[in-house]
Amino acid sequence: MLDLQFICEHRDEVEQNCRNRGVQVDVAAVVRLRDERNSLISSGDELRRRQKDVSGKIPHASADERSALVEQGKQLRAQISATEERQKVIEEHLRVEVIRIPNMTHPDAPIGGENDAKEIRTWGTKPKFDFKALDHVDIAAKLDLIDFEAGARVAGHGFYYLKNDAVMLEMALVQFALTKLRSEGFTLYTTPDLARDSVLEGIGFNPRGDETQIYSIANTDLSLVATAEITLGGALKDQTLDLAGLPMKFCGLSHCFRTEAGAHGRATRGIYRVHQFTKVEMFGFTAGDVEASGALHAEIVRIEEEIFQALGIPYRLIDTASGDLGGPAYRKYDLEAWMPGRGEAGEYGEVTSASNCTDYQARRLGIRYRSPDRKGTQFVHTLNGTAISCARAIIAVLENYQQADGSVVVPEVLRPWVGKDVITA
RNA sequence: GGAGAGAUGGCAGAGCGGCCGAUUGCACCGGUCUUGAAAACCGGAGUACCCGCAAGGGUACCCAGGGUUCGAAUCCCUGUCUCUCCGCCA
Repeated sequence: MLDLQFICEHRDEVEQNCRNRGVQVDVAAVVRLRDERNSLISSGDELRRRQKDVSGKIPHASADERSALVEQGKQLRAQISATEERQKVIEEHLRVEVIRIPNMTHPDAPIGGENDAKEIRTWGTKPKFDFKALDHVDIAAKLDLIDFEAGARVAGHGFYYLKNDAVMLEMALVQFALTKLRSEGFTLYTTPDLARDSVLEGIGFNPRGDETQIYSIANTDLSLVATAEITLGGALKDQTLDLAGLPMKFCGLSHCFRTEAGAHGRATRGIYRVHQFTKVEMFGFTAGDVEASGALHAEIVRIEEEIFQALGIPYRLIDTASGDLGGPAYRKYDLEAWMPGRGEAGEYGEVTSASNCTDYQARRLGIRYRSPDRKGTQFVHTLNGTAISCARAIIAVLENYQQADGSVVVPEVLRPWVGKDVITA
């Protein structure tokens, strides 16, 4: 959520930004509603002031003044109720409009849609095979690593069982990521896999509704989380932090659940797009200036790259274009890993994403900080980034490390946890 | 799942329906005293929102949301969370 005052004072920029992001919003309505809200607050305050005055006189009033004052108080109460009711209605309209407005965009981020993303750099050498590269589904079938049929029987299409060395591979990826992040000064967490809808909304997810990506639990205000970003960011909801304690760097291991509504027919093969996966996520809270959050953003991207470099998986780094940023992100970098079995002759596939959400999430979550040189409090900036998203990382490992004989070499950094150098049938 | 107790400012801890945004202690900041410090004494300190160029003024906030009342931290209802006891359980 953007600051209301900011929206009203920077109308043109906000409107332009919405166009760049492909979002339709009625900024004029916001300005109009805010004006009405402010005048309702003013008149409500004045009415309450008068009521305090009247009720304050009653204890000292003589018997015959008393009934007139009580009568006056009654009338004021009625007026106050009416004003408050009106204010509630206006504020709800205002809220609905304001939450639709996306965050502002970093001036250097490319403008446009999916195809306008800017490639910042590539790393690694794509493996050359003297055989026809298989995709992860075929590799896994030969090595008995994934049971899709059981997944479908038990939970439906989009669910899967990892099996045999794939289980060890997933655990190894998790261990590797956690070890790395601990050494980078992140506080390690496992988090709840469920969260209140208010937390989901604060982070920027829409838990219920037609195009929701979220599974919600019937008869509760809980939903399955789509990422630990939700639980890590929500962990400090409504807290006031100390500047001296910032930045805070959290890392969370969780399951992620996504309905993938509307994604049918798009890359449905294998475990690229699934309803449940395991992920190690980074989350950061910094002081409320783009210098501080920008620095942590760069650090998060650096860590993501180092993880894939250590795994020996070629990738490219993408500066996501305005139309693809979603609501909360101010700037977003994606890592796309090379997946030799994807498409005709291999394609890049998104494996991580790192966003600076500035104060957009913090404002709705109420996460503030105090600094000694300023009166009052300010909103923190929040950032999130993927360390390892297991399903997709497994795809990248299997496809890049496949051998002519059908086996898969285990990346060196994972061997201590997988317990072997090569996965064979 | 059942029974009970509780939630007040950074912490501790008071608070008969009106004089309570809230006593007090600790911690904190400024000052006096002192060679310096401690002690003592004096003073200051919350957050959000609204009006105002500003100085300043106003309103709200005693877990949250409703209700009773001219008036609620205080009474009633609901929810959330915490603690204790019983049962069940990985």
